[in-house]
Amino acid sequence: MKAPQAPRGTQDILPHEQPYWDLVRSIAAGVAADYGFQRIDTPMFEETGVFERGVGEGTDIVEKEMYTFEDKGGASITLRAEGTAPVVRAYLEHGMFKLPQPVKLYYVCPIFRYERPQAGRFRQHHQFGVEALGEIDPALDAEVIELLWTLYARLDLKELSLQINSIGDEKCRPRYLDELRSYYRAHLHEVCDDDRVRFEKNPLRLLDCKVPSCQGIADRAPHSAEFLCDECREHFAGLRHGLELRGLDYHVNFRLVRGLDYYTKTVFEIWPAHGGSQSTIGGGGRYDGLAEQLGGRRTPGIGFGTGIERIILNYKQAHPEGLAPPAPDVFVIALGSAERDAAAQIATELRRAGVATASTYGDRGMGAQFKAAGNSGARFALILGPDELASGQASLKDLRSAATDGKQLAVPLSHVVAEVKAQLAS
RNA sequence: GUGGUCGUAGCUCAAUCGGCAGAGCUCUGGAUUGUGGCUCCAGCGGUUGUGGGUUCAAAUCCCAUCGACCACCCCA
Repeated sequence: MKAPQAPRGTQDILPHEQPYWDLVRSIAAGVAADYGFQRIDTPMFEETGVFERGVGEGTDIVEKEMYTFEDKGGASITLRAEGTAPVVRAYLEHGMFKLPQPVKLYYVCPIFRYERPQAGRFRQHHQFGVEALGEIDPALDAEVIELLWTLYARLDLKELSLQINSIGDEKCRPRYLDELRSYYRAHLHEVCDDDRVRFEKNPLRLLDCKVPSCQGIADRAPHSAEFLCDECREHFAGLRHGLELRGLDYHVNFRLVRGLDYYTKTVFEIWPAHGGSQSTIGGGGRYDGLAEQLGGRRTPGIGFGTGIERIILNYKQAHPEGLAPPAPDVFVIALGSAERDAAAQIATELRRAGVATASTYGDRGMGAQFKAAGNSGARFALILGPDELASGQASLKDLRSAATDGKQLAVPLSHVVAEVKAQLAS
């Protein structure tokens, strides 16, 4: 029988990788708390309509990337394909519009999309995201972007750039799309085949075509920011003012559009300087029409999602020295059967006192036990042999440096826990 | 979903024209029946991703399939 493999595009997060995950999750939770965001967990799956209506029927996510199945009751279920729509669904379902606004929520969760995997792109990946609902002030947009930037800064990620744009709203975007279409209509004979499809289906996407021969045409296309209505223009100015107030450098990128239908006004992405074609590390925007799309009352919102796998990728590039896995405080070494029994009792006492304690198992030689102690990364070895037991003592040895090599402290068995705690604190 | 590159031990990689599947690291034991890191010795570890085909003979050539990676599509 063939041994099974993890399904395509999924991966096991092994113990040596966990320190990176712990670090990112704890810093993310800390930043969220500093900005007044509270955690929410939504189900791993939703009624399919949450994504169809929320994200948009014409988007790639809905059209070809959802893990959708029928459950035994006949309901159409979809694995969480995106973070924002479920949070907005929960906001409406639980009447959070009755709470003081804005409601500021964050999540850390897996996302599932049926895509062709590459480095930094998976069928199951994880996102940290925030959503601030019920407020239209562009200062909130700036604060959300600042939050994301702060997360990366606390992780000391290098060479990131903030790209922003405004794609207008229901009132002014149609006018811009007409303008964009008429511009492209004159160039249809010289653009790529994909662009001709985009022209019909989703003209905004014309702007981020990567075919070299289409670049010049996209560069000279009309800018959405020049066709904004008064409200959107003021909002965009407010956003830029807010970013400047906060000392955040940004590039207005008029070719920045995003693949989800619900965005209005503000859109933004954060890019690493280097990286492949799917290197965007985080992105988001404003979605003032989403709640209504989902059948609720009109509620403005702004948020982002950032990929934890991609953050870790960038973190490792910025910190080549890596993160050490957690190590025990004390490694207990015992020689002889009675000594192993005594060592087991001491280990129990140490652990009760909150001291991380490890040992080998079975009847292993002193050399092997010291080798295991060294490999474990333990700070101290606590040695319990016939000599020690006979005198009611244990030997405590600092394993970290050669400087203390050879020196061992004799500690009465009754004082081992107190002495170890004192040594660890020093 | 499209096009391409690549799969040999847990990891990094060798293997000449198609001719006995190897090394380093890791791990285990020993040198040292009470002291880790350094050194030396030995051992464990393989259906060469999987399945088929060609051949006296396949890691090597052919087909399929699974997976990783790269460029698209698109995203985090």
